[in-house]
Amino acid sequence: MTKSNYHHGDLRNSLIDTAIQLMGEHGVTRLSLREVAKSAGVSSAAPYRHFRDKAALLEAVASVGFRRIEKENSGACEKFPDDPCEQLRAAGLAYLHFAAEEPEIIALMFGRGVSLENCGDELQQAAQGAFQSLARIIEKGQSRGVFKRLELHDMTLATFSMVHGLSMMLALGPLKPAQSDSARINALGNLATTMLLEGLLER
Amino acid sequence: MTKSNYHHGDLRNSLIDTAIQLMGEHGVTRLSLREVAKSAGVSSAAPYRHFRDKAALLEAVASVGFRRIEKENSGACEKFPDDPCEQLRAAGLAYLHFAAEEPEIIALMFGRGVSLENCGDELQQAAQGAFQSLARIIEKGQSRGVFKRLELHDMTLATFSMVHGLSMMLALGPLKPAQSDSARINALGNLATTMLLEGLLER
DNA sequence: ACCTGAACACCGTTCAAGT
DNA sequence: ACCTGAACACCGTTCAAGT
Repeated sequence: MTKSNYHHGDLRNSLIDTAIQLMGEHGVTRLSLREVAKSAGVSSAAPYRHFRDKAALLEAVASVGFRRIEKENSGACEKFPDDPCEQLRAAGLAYLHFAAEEPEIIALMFGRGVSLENCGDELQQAAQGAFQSLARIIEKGQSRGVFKRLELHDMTLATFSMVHGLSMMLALGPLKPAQSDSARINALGNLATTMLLEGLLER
Repeated sequence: MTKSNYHHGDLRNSLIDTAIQLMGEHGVTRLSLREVAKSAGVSSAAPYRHFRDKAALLEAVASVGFRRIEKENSGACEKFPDDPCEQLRAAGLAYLHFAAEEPEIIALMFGRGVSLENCGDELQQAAQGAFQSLARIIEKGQSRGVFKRLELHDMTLATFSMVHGLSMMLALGPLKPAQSDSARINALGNLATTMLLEGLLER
């Protein structure tokens, strides 16, 4: 059933899934297109019917990651409909847990292997969607008078940078936690959120 | 002179320099060890006398990057010996300019291609040195009573994350500026520093 | 001690040919 | 329309052999 699907129209998605799984096993760096093809039960040339490039397949995987982040951000909004601070905290924590869960996808999304500027529409839109879902949280905070009214785009950028930078460290940095140590991740996320909200300065 | 050096003891450094230059031309992703060797005027097997691996060469390049950051941080300290806020701002700006100048080295240092946990001593020490030079700034801010007294390591981490996340965006993100647009970089760095110091919250 | 040349297994990509 | 098999140029790495 699953297998036969591969050969009547779903090869594209099957290749994406296989790539994600293999990346989880031995990293983006060591991922070869031939391996993905073989593992999906298809010849080395078959992927080229669905992706222009190896890069195009990687872009598709990165898009999955960005859509996931957008979904988490939206979820955080709905969970705390009236509290932008808690929305931010929830969104940040979700991002961090995602990074701990799927470090290789995060590495792919930003690290390299995908360019984010000379890329296809799918990835472009997925990335912008994720960014805008965060901007919406900040904007709401501004309109409620709890956040500063600096330039929205730049504030979003700085916020994203903080959480993303932390997730990079978690995903592949010096402080990769002992296999998804949930408590440690929460502690870090909460600290980062507090610092983001209140700043370094003593009041 | 330079060329003859390559063949009496300096091949190691020559390979590092060549790799950095080639990365600048066409990115880490497309960098091959054979190409580095050829470009340094040496056979494909020669690098293996000086580096265990292709990965080991990349680690050496990443180390160069971390040492550069440490130096910038120290410089920022000396420039404003009595003002931790300005130290932080100067360090952040230097990091951002470095990222704009050598995006591929930044991509290598964090993006992937170097693991930072299963790595050689040289890289380990270089990375820790960079981290600690930042921690020193924060610590001084705490002891002068201008920064909050949260856990030093975590505060350093969050600070580093903010600046690093921003530099990632600059280096290879959606907002790569028009070839080292210095004014834009400064504006971003200043905004990030302000947000870092004062937080998102309206006072 | 340091480097070369040839070799091995693998890779991305293309293309004629099959169904 | 979608896939295969064989081919091309390239890659990382090893190793005997050269100086």
